[in-house]
Amino acid sequence: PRRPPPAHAPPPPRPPPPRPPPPAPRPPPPPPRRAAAGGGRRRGGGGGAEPYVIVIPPPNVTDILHVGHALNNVIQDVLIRFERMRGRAAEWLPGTDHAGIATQNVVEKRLAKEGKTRFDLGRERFVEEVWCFVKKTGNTIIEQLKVIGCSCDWSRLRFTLDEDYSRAVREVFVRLWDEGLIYRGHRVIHWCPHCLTALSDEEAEHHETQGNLYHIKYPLEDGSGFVTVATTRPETMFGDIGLVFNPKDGRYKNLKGKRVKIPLSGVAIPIASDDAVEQGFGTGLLKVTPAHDANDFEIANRVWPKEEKPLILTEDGRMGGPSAHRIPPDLVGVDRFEARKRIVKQLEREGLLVKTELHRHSVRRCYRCDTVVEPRLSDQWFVKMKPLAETVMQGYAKGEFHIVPERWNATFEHWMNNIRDWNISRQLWWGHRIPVFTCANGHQWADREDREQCPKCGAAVEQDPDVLDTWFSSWLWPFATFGWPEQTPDLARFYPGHTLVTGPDILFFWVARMLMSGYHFMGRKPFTTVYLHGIARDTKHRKMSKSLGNGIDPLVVVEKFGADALRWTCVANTALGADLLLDPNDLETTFAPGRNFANKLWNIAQFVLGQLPKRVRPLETVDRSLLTLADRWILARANNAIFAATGHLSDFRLDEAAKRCFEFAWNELADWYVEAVKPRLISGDEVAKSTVHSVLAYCFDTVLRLLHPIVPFITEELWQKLPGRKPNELLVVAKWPELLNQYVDSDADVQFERVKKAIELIRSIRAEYRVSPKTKLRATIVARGNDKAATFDGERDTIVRLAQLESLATDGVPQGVGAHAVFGDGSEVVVALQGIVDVKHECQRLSEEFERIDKQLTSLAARLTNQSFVSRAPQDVVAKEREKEKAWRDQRDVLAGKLKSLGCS
RNA sequence: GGGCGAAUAGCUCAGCGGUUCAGAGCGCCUGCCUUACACGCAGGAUGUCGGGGGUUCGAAUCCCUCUUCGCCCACCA
Repeated sequence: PRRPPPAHAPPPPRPPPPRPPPPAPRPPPPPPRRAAAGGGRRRGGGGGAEPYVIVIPPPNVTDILHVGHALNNVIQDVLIRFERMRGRAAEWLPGTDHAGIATQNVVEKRLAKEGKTRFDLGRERFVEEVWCFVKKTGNTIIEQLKVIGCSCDWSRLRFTLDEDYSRAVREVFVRLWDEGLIYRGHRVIHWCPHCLTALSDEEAEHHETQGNLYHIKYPLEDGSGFVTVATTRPETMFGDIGLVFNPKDGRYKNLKGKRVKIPLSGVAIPIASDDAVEQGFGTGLLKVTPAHDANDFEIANRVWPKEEKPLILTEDGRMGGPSAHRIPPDLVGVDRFEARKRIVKQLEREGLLVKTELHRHSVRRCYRCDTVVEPRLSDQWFVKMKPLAETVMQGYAKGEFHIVPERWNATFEHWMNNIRDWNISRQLWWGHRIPVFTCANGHQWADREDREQCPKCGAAVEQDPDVLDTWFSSWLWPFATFGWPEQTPDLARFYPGHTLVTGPDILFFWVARMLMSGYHFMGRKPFTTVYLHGIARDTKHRKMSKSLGNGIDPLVVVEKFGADALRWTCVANTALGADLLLDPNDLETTFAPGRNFANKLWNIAQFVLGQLPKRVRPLETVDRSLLTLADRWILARANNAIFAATGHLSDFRLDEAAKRCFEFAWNELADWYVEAVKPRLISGDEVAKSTVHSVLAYCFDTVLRLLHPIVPFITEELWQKLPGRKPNELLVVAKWPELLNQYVDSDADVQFERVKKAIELIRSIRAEYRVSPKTKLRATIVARGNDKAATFDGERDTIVRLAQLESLATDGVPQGVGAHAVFGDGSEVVVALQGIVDVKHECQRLSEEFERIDKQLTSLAARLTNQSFVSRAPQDVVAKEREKEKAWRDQRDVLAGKLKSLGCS
């Protein structure tokens, strides 16, 4: 009958499943405060461990956890836990970003539900409202990070609008101002008509769009005909100040100096030439709208530098604005896209529309609200980026920091080497107010303090109404969080940091800029390694997002599968820098592997804990002569796992580390060692038992340590139950396993593999002949070479048990009819199957096997007789192939002998 | 227009010069409630490693090219 589930199982639904491991929605393993602070409070010198610092990419305060966060933070947590266990003072600094536009939008949306706008409240009350909102909900994501086990240093939680952080932001602004790196620019910037603010180049994302290219007739003023202009944006024509063609374009030479009338409005504008015009595009004639196109702005400055640049769109994207008088009255106030339709219709009616071509081009959209961005002439504050970027690139050239995976280098370099000035002013209310003051007499300066009077003339003062780009505060994250500009002990100890873990989507927004601010203000790099992981996508490779509705809620996953399962999938399913593809419609397939693995660990623990006495003799005190082959084998595998996991984690190959540990725990420890050792455990041999206890305890302890960074909940819980734990002893701060060379044992590896092979061959035969598992069989192993016989001899009990045998002979000649299988080394297993085995069938089986090996042997032999292989391939490869050939030959010969003795044709 | 990445078992993906390297998980087929585990155990099946050329003693792995997807950058009006 089915065994009852362990005592603390939840009431089992039908059909009764085994008890799953605790999904661990409990508080995370204790914070590493002691580890971090142990050294953190002391300054430099001999005291304290060497720090290992990661600063979190601060999520937006309004964010709720999604898979992208989970992926990002799990990776950081794995690294921080690994280094903490290795003895470093691991400092993982958490925090949140005030996220100017995003947060303001959220609060405005809430206001909108009450039918209010921020203007109804006024600036002060609106900002209060946002603070109120942030204080109420701002820690949601932080609490969620705890649920998935993030072991941040919560005592140092920061927010980009904290008072001292704000001081740092202001200090940076003033310094840049004083250095002449901040200036007021009058130019065409990206304007979001929905968010009502300017955006940086990075915030206006390109989107390939199917649009139209409208060919429009502009009548010549002298009545002598028309010229045709192609445009994608007819609604901007009222802002045109002229037409230009390429000076090399013969078609339009005679137009120079003539004037045309803008259709529908009749405003007359000149025609001129400029090199920027591409002859092959459209009609070769370009309408110049300097206030609503960055390119046109440049052209206008060259061709008609004194001409006014009319704005004909309002801030919220309707026809109008300061030069509304140039627009036909019936269009004023109409939304820009609606206006486009009406204008086209009108042109058509008047016979001024020559044709409409389909045209693919890219349109920029606001990265926060997806609204099509409007190029708009305005005055904004800019940072001169070139000097900052150059310093970074000098450090980069010297290898002071690097990016993994390397393939991002090119992207990074290209951006840095073609850096453009950064528009940092935002027409928002939520954020760091720009500390620029202007007095009635026109004095203007940046100030660390708020002023009401001009220090020069005493006149009344006004502060710039705008706020700073949110990234203008987050680019200071690696040092402002540690107290800069004060020279705090924290800053001395934790700057520069080590690993920066983030997605490539904010390489420019954040990573590159942190490098710039780090080099500029701290005089050195902010971190050594930039680890760019992939992006969470669905199975159609679409980025997971709320709007697409293809997201996965990590908390649902935690609820259903456990936090460890979520973490497992994030780690084990992502090769270095590869995207994480998840199927939102099939959580079971996506997350079950992690849950199953956790469950396996749980069950291994049930067995191990059930066996171990209260006191287990430490492995290092066990006389090595007591170790059996199986013991030596599993100890070798354990140390191989230590070696591999350590190496892979150091190389950021978290997936490889996870896989090796999985293999060790499941395929080696559970499938083979635990099974192999059961006979000894139920025997009365106390010495044998105690030896097994020591080995088991060591191996299980080791695998829990190795897996702890990845699956901290289950490992912590199980580890604390192991015998010999002191009260309050925690795995989270336990030591990372050390490689023990005395247990590295390749001979044990080879020999135990042979034992495994014997068992597998017998099991195969059993399945092949459909012998019930309950039927005990008799088998004989005919070993080639005495030492090999000894191998099988020594593990007789293991083989008998695992192959369900009645008896195993390791010498002599098998009697009677049997089924045969041959080892790679030419040894042979014979399973007595009197009355069951069918000679014909056996012949077929063996000859198939013979064919297979013979084929391989032929190709191997061909290679070995190939002179150029033997002479050009490395000697060790050749030697290995020779050895292999010999073994296969033996195997083939034995098979041939078998076939003959059975009388097969 | 420039750059990058991906294409391997039905699905999601590892492997990225040495041939028991054709793998894992899930799925599938056959047996099993074997005294830790049916979220399990044992035994299986499955792939001209996107197409075509080349380099090499040897290529899923390097080079070229084509096709299909995806991403990033760009002043295509």
